[in-house]
Amino acid sequence: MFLGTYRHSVDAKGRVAIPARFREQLPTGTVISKGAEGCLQVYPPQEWAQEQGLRLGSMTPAEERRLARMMFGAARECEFDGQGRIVLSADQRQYAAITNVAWIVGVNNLIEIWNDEQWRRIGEATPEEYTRIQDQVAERRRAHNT
Amino acid sequence: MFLGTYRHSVDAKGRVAIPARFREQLPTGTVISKGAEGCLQVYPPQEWAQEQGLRLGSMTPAEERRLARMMFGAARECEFDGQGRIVLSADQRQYAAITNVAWIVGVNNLIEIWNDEQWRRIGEATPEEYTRIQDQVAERRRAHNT
DNA sequence: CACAAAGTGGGGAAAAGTGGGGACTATGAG
DNA sequence: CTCATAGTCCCCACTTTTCCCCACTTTGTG
Repeated sequence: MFLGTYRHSVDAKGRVAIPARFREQLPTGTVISKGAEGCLQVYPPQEWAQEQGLRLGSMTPAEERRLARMMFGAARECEFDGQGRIVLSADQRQYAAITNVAWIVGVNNLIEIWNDEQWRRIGEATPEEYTRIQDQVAERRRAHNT
Repeated sequence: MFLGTYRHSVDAKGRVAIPARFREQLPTGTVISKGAEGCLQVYPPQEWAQEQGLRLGSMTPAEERRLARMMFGAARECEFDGQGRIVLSADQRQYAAITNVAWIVGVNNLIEIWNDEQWRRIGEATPEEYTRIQDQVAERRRAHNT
């Protein structure tokens, strides 16, 4: 389980430290790829395995072909240096518009990496916003169950 | 079961003592996150387990992605020091507008943490208000069941 | 009143994060 | 083939944060 938000700096070489709390839950075979809303997503092995339902074949619809290409094409295995950092490739930094600072967010089963501005828009919420969205999702689920 | 209201101080390092009565009911795996109306909520493990239905994947709708990011991003596992205190992160203190004082309230299955002013507004009620709200809830339930 | 339990505050060691130097490799040009 | 350039990776040193421990104060209880 990944919890919490951390603000880390990205140096000139594209390196970011992954918070120690997260790192100790990430065995080899961990993968980083593109995610929705312009973030990067880090998948522990068992989560990545679930995404592999997405396959190319003669039966695959066009949209899934497109998703599969983007998702797997952008993916890389995470390699940590002695200080617990990974290197974000130039592509990945461009996709997520990350320059000097990255927000690293634990979202239950995945880890997401955001740039400064986007995270402020998506992740930070006033109490009013938070309450509204919580009620919205609850309402939606209630409607769905009945 | 968590009952009662306690006023504790928050020191410069963001530490708050959790009342001993509560602490002895909180095993490891307890989580603290944002709650509605600008409070923080402490979830014992079995309560938190219910929130984990919310996961990220290529099938997750946009609203749930947003909620998951805010909720898990703001969450931390509770770690008690030798004195029975937990550390509220800077984010959490900002969200709940907590500075030097926190109100810690047992609300049946969860514990809530409020700032001074908000708790006065939410928690203290005149007999008239209390009566009115009780009637409102009763009415809503009656309408919902029929 | 005395003792025990709970809460408060601060100092210091250990861990985590940050930045840069330098060696090795690969690639491409002269 | 040789050299220059860029990119990667490993290592070391510094800074910042976290958390563990100790001591004091307050509260509650017999």
